[in-house]
Amino acid sequence: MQTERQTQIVEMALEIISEKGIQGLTIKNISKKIGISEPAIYRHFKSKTAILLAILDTFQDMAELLSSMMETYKDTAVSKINFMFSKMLDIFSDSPALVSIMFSEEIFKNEEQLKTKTLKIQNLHQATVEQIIATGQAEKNTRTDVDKKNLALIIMGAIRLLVKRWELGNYNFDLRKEGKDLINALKTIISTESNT
Amino acid sequence: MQTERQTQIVEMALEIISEKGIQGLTIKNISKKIGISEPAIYRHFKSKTAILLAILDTFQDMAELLSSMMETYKDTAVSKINFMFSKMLDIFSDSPALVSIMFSEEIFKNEEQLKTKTLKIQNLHQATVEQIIATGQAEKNTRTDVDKKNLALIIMGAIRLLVKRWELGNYNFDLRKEGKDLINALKTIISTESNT
DNA sequence: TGCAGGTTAGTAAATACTAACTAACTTTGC
DNA sequence: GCAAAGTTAGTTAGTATTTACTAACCTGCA
Repeated sequence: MQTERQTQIVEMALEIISEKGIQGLTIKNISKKIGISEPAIYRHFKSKTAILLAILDTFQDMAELLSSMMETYKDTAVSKINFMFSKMLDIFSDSPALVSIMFSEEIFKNEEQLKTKTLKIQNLHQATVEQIIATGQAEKNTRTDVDKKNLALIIMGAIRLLVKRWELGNYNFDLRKEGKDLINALKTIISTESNT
Repeated sequence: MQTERQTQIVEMALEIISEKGIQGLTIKNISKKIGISEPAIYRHFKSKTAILLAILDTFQDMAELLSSMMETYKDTAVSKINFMFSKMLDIFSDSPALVSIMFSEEIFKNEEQLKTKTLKIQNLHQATVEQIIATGQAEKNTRTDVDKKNLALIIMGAIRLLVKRWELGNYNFDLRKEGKDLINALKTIISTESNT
């Protein structure tokens, strides 16, 4: 479990990365933001890498929660996808800091430990979406002429790109609105009764 | 125009970024790789930012070339998309270094100049794909129940995600093969005669 | 009284960049 | 034709700043 201060450090680190990118994340910046000295940070984390690992742990927890939610949630694939990604866009809208990390692999490129963890989280997401689609295909409400792997890739890729653009453009459009639009497009595409 | 040495510096910088991420890109690393001293780099570029700008210039040229190629190329939207992205995957397969930069916004986050340029290149790509789709929709061989903006987003997002995964997984699968598979899926999705 | 969680002062290494100099060329003026 | 002058592209040595992290000390409180 994390202490209050550890949680605070992780939150500040997230904010810094979202504002200035990974190159802006320094122990000094974190400590300044909290209002304590640099060495005080080391009372709570043994290294900078440990802080980054803690960040990834948070994401892993989120991914696992989401995955188990999707297992219990009973509905068509289309409305599960709708639910899942609307939720994600809400989370991002409320804390844009998350975007920078969640969708940024190269941030963790230089540390094998971090890279592996990032990959694991992504695989979990992919598996969750594939599972939803597989169920939908079995229940005949999702198209079967494209396999689940590619459908999942297409859905996740589209959402990611939208969110990335939102971030790159300094959050200058309404992510929830554009997201709803995109999710509708995806629904049209993946459901069985497509071309009208 | 670039001198030979400038081209070499840009190429080495690309390699370094692809190997160690943006954090590994230092003047020292570039000079070491070429086999000259650090200050010698400054005979060819006035700053590190100037090197990064030169890299982006290369991409801009590529994007513009691609865009004009797509304008003259006469065929259905589906086969244009096929052509364009197959070409892209070929390029990436041959020089994986390009991926890290082409699809990495956060790399340039701290310098407004770099960020703006990245955004511009992306917009050009988006416009190119949207144009292809618009033509396809007019010619009735591309679905019209999803607007061109979202279709373009979906196509580009999917390709990007595939390429990113390839990169993150240390290029441990055949990008051309998986890419062909994905492009086929995209073709199925965007063309008018979809559900069989 | 012990210890959790702070502090100040520091270190070694890295980083972007500069100063001063040089060897090898090209250009120019007579 | 050829030497003086200038340019190009390199060198070694160094600077100021930043970085992650450490040592040693302090302080309030259970």
